[in-house]
Amino acid sequence: MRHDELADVNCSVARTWAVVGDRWTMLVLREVFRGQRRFEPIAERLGIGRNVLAARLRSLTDEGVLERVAYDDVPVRHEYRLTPKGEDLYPLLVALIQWGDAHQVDTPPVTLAHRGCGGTPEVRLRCAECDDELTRRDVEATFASDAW
Amino acid sequence: MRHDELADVNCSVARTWAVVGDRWTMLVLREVFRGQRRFEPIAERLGIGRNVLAARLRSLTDEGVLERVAYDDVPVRHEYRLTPKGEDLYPLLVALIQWGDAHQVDTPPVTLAHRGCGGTPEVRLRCAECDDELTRRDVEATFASDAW
DNA sequence: CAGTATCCTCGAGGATACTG
DNA sequence: CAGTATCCTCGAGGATACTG
Repeated sequence: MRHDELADVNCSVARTWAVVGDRWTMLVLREVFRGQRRFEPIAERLGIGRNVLAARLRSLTDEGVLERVAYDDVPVRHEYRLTPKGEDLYPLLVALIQWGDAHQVDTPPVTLAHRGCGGTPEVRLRCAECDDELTRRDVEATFASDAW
Repeated sequence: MRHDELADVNCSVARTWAVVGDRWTMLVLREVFRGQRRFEPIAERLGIGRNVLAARLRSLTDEGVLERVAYDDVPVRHEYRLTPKGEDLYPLLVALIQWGDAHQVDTPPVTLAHRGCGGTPEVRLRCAECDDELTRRDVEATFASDAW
């Protein structure tokens, strides 16, 4: 299966992976969430090829994750902003940070804090009904007949 | 930057990505979380090359995400089980499902339910201190001086 | 500054045959 | 059944020069 065929499969993991599951996309998004919205600073910070970055920004824009907005007139320049669909990827990004903090680094390179209260933002799996915190053993999965 | 160089960078996102950020790893883990622990059924369901699957299982085992356990004697056979470090990836997997459900599919191919209560498991970003639900605008990030 | 256009490399992944 | 061994392809990504 080629990478782009993931988008055709009836699985939400695969379909999401078709959008973010390559070497650079999540790191580009990390920069955007961090407040970098422009081509040059992102390219420089990541050390990514310019053609590759251009391709990623285009595909994220096509997918509706980013929005390309003009910020200057002469010459016309654009910056990239998260759409609501893009903002919805924030828990995913924090989940990546959280797992890395717990298992892949000694001391966390980034510290997150809830503005005001100062507490630590955490991604947790909870039941929308009873609000219990859940592990995978508390969860039962039912697959649709046409699920991949 | 080659894929494996992600592991050397001082960023929890990149370090996590070094483990799960390729075409197949999260889909292999999806199968394991689903209860498939053996080579043959995973290979068949995913349609992944046997050499590729073997390589992924080995790297996940090396990283301590999976554990290779003998389940038969003659001939000796092994199955792959999630370690606690691997179980910690469950919120990440659910985050992928959740985003895909919301934005990439019409009807969710998999339905999750909290055993007993029947409610929907959800990944949410909350403050560990005050328990408020947070968006990225509520979060302030502070970078260590040596952060990538 | 924000890309596009080219060219190139290399390694991830596919396919298949084989083995204990 | 659970891999290993080989060979091969192709496309993602790197590098660099160029442009409005």
